[in-house]
Amino acid sequence: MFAIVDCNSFYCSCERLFRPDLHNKPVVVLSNNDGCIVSRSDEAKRAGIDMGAPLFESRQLIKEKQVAVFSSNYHLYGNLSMRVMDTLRALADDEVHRCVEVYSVDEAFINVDHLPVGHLQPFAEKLRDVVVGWTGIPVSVGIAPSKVLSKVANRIAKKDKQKTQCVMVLDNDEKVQQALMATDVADLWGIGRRYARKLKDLYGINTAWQLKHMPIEWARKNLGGIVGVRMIKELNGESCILLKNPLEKKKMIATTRMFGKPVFTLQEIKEAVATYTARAAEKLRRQNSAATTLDVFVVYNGIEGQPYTYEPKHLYNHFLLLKPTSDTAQLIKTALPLVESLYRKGAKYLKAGVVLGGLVPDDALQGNLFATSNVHQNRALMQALDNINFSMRDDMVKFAASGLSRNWKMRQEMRSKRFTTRWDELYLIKDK
DNA sequence: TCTGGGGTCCTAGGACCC
DNA sequence: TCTGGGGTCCTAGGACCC
Repeated sequence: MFAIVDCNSFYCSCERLFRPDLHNKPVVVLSNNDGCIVSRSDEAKRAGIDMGAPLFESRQLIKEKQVAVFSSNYHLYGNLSMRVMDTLRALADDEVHRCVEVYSVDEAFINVDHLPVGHLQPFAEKLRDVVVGWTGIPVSVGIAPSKVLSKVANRIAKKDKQKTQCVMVLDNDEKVQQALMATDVADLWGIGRRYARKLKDLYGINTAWQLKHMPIEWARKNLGGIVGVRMIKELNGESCILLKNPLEKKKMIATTRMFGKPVFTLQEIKEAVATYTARAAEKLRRQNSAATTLDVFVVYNGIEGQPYTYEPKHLYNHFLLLKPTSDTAQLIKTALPLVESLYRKGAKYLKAGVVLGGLVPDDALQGNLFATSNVHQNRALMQALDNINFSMRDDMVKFAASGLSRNWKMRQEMRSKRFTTRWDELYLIKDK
């Protein structure tokens, strides 16, 4: 059996933690650059605000319903997420079993095979109560025989909080049937917009219950091969998507951003790409990896002076490194010429990004006969750099290629304070 | 005027090997 | 002039996730 613990409206809950006046009020949190709405409190959902809607389209509604709006504050969410996950590990892990898989910033799967069926409901309730007690973040818990079914359970727990008290355990066939009959295929974990359309329009399959009864071979042919096969099995209570090892490293690392406002000059794009490269290299070193490929891309939309349509175009450049590296200087030196060859004068640039791939452990770096090496020297330098930036503040020390003016920096006009990670932004209860 | 960021997995097809 | 069979590895692209 699997449990999934999912924080309720996670980003909004984080903001409310330091703004008790906003309890029971509509709250939304925006994506980077204050572009879209990515988290909504229940009150905001009821007010009719859509997930993923661009801010400018919702302005009217936000004003009418007096919705509190926040820019995203990843320092805060990251730190609170860590507290939630630590709490779950304290409750679920023991010396022998590592049962918790952190699935995303606000979700974790827990393997509960060792619990007798009768203990599942009380265990779920305990998770719910202790997490909110220790961290202030409310969560919903779903438990079922497979990951897909546990997500179904969780969704129901969340949707009808009154009735479920945020806990739903599917521990017999009857409960599973009820849950699946009440679930639209489009709401299944693993069925996205494309497959949902296909299932409904082409095959007349509308509920999870209908999908569960489709033959395996049909799913192999029509639902993404092995992916579809697993979906059917999981719906039938046969677990195929196992708990992941928490020590696994990432296979690619990307840093990409929209610019705060459109950018036209090569110089500015190069500064942005140098900055993103430095950030990506930092993430790379944090997991002790080195990269063998580096991709740079830019997105532009139209030419200056021409009529506006939103048809962004992507340009990519790929580079195979002679020797895997995690050295910021070397990665920037590689990235900048790639930017130059992508640049078209007069185009209006919206976004750029850097993707590091072919990641290998950096303690087992393969030597290259033709590349000269001063790896040790650079590694010490990078470590010093990371230490300074970690203990002081981000970007305390940076590469000159990253620029100083930073016209392209993203907008975050409504960000709350980083209450839990910065001394100078601590929550103030009383002045003097 | 304004539309996020960072990942994963799978498959098909080409290059290359003996 | 004739030119196989069975593999592996890599990449691009598609689909999905939060």
